[in-house]
Amino acid sequence: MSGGHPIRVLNVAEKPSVAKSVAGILSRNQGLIVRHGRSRYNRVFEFSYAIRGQPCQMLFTSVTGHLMEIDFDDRYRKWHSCDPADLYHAPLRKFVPEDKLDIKRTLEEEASSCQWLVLWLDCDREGENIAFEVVEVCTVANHQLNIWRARFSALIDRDIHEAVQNLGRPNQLFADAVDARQVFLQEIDLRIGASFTRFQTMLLKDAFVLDFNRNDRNLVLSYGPCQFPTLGFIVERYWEIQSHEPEEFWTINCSHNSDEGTCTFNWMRGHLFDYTCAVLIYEMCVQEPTATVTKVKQQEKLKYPPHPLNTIELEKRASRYFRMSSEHTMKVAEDLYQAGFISYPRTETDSFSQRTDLHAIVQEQQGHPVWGSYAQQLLDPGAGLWRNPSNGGHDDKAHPPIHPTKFSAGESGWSQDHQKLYELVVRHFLACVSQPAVGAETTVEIDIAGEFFSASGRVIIAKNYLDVYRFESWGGSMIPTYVVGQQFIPTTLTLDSGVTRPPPLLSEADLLNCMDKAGIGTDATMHDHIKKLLDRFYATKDSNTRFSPTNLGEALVMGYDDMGYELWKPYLRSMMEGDMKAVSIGTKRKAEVLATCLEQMKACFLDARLKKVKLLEAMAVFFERSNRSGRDEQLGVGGVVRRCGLCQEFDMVLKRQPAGNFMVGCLGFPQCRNVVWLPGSIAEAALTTNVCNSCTPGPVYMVQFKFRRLEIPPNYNVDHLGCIGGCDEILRQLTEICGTGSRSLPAVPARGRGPIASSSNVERSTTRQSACAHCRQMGHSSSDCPMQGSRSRGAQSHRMTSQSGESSIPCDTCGLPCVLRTANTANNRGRKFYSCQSQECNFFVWEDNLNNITGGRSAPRANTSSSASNPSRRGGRGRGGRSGAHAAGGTFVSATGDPISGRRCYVCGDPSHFANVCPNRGT
DNA sequence: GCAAGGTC
Repeated sequence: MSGGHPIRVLNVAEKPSVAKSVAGILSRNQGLIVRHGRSRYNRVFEFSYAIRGQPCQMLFTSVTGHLMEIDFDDRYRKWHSCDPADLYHAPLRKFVPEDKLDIKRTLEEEASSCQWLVLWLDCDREGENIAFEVVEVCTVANHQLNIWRARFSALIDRDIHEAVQNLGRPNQLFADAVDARQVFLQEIDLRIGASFTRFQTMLLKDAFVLDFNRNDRNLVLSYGPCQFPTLGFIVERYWEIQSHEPEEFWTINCSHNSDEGTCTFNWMRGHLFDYTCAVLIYEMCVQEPTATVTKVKQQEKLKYPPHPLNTIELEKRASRYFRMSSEHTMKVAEDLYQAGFISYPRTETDSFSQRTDLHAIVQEQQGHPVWGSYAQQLLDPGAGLWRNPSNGGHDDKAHPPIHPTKFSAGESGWSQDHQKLYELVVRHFLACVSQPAVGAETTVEIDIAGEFFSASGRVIIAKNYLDVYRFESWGGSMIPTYVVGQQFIPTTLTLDSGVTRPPPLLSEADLLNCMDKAGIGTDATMHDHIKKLLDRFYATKDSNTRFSPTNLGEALVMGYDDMGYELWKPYLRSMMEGDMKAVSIGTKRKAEVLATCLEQMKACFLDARLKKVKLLEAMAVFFERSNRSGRDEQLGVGGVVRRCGLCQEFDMVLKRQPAGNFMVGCLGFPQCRNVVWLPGSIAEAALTTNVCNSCTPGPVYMVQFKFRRLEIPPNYNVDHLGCIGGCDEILRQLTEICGTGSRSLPAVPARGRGPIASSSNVERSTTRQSACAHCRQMGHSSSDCPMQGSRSRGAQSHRMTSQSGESSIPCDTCGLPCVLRTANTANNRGRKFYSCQSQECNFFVWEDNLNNITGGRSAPRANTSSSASNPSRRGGRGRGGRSGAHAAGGTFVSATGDPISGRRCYVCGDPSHFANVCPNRGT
């Protein structure tokens, strides 16, 4: 203490705007002197202030986020300076970057003339970490500094004055743990990110034609522990959609018109996938259609307001309600925060502390022209609208949930988005302290021939929070009155069909959810990772804020997935975070954990690099090889196999492509494109002097193959002396089973990529102009060859996708895709069949027979539909054959009392069909 | 030219 002299206090905030705001609040803008420091952005504010009665000369300046960075030593900085694998042990340095040196100097100079240092850094993990950096710089300049921490969460008078009058000490333990964690993650992120980014960029960028409409000298195929798992979520959902096979289901619907209106009853079984079963039940109902009311239940239902608002919820809701991107939302929220209208927008917390004066926040909103009256009601104890907010279960112990901190009925400088976001924050807050909406629900159950149906209606009794939270709604629909025991004849009773649908693409809100659950990124950075995927051409966002991977994004994830690594999954980072926790609570030593982790990561990197073929193969599915590394890189492995039978001019030679797969190609390429693709499972292939004695014209030299054990079925030998001339059954089978490396996908659909995915992938491939190894025709690979049986790949490969996107099959005789038609004959009306487009072929097959043969999804029906007398066939049922079912839009004709045979149509008595598809119904 | 984390 220096007698009567004021204490000189150096105050440091995380950013200039906070320094300005806090200085303004503390000085009440009286006697505030502003001067420039060495940094042009970070000014120094000076004013007098009394802390607990102690006169102080306050100096208030700021940093701009982190003062320090880490990077590799200079000699490792250039991309070609070292093997990327060296980056796992290359020395790092922590330093103040060039553009922050002037801030550092300001801090040093001011610190040397002060007695106190007050840290006004944000109260979060990174804030503590930055505080550490500030302390480090300042104490070097002045060892005597008395160091304090100010804790605040909103830039409003109340918070700030409270903070400065209740200064604490920086929590050394917490700061250490935070520091250890941050340094650890920083280091891991840098080493992994840089090594993989350099590796995959240098491997792929020039090897393929990546036409993204930009100068690809700057193209970087980055890899990062946050961006890749985020991409993984998008790709996974995309694959899920692609592999979805629509499945037809059946349901019985019932409605009843009465004086009070129409009531729709839903079948309590939901829906059935078995048509026969559904029809039997339907017929039962139709025979005894009288409905008896078995249950009438009336119940009060509550719909609760949301939890208090945190960052992720803010981003999700802004995306959902206003279609604002998360990145833009955070920018707008930051503006509102800096202007003092809302509290700190980067918070995990979704519950208010006991000390928060919630009423005061509501009071401020009373004057608003739109929601002011709602705020008044909330404060009126007689209205009974108030309810203490729920606890969402998250607390970052640094900031309260996002809430309004200053009243505004709109500012002149605000954009529409500022307006919307402020409104969302206010309405959300008001909703949080409101009673739930109350509804009265009525459920009625009826019994028709032993089958149960139910209908429900809801009447909203009190909207409560829904009055102010206009973004949410709660549908209400009235239903007529029924009493137990009441009987009636349904107005309609129909058997309807539907198909299962794939899930939708991920929306921005879904994506944030996935990231949140997996712990990817922080509140402040999640939107950055999403944007990075767009910037790197890994994903696109449609107008509906839904994300799809680009070919590039899908190829990269596919490549790593094929390696067997889950580098694109979030586990890696979660594991590291877990280890860090162990460090922070002292059960593991930091250096140990770091060393182990680095070893593991390096091993993973080296192994991934060994399997780089997988990346190249995946890329080749989507992109053309570039000239820059085309033929030159094809590694000749030796010798002439035979004379080319196509051009009859050049020799066919055994080659190994850069991607690792083998082929026998004509030296006349590109004029002659004759090629024999070989199985992707070949590890080695060497030409021998043995000549095949069955293939002509000879000589055709035989090749000694060595297959990779794990990639071929167990009943095949690893070593095989084979012939590429067409006589070799084993080679043909293995080509079919394993595919041919880069050109086709594995025969067995991996992960979520089902048959639909593979067909569309193959169509996108630009390297398909080679001939089929089986029939020598162009335009397909041997595994899709129409001249082959549908043996190993089953029903899926038997189908093609025609240009119009319709499912098709190849003609048995000529191989052309068949046309799917619908029969219109008396016996088979509505039944689908395939026939050849060519007049010469008489190829014809019933679609439902095809399913039986190939064992498609309609298997349960296969047993029953083989007999022509079975009526279930007549409904025109089958994949794509739903026309008969859709005719079920007509109404149920009420019972006449006539006896009905179980095997006849109830409407017209015809035994060839059931009532739901009867041509006479409804007329 | 690389990560993720702050922020301008």
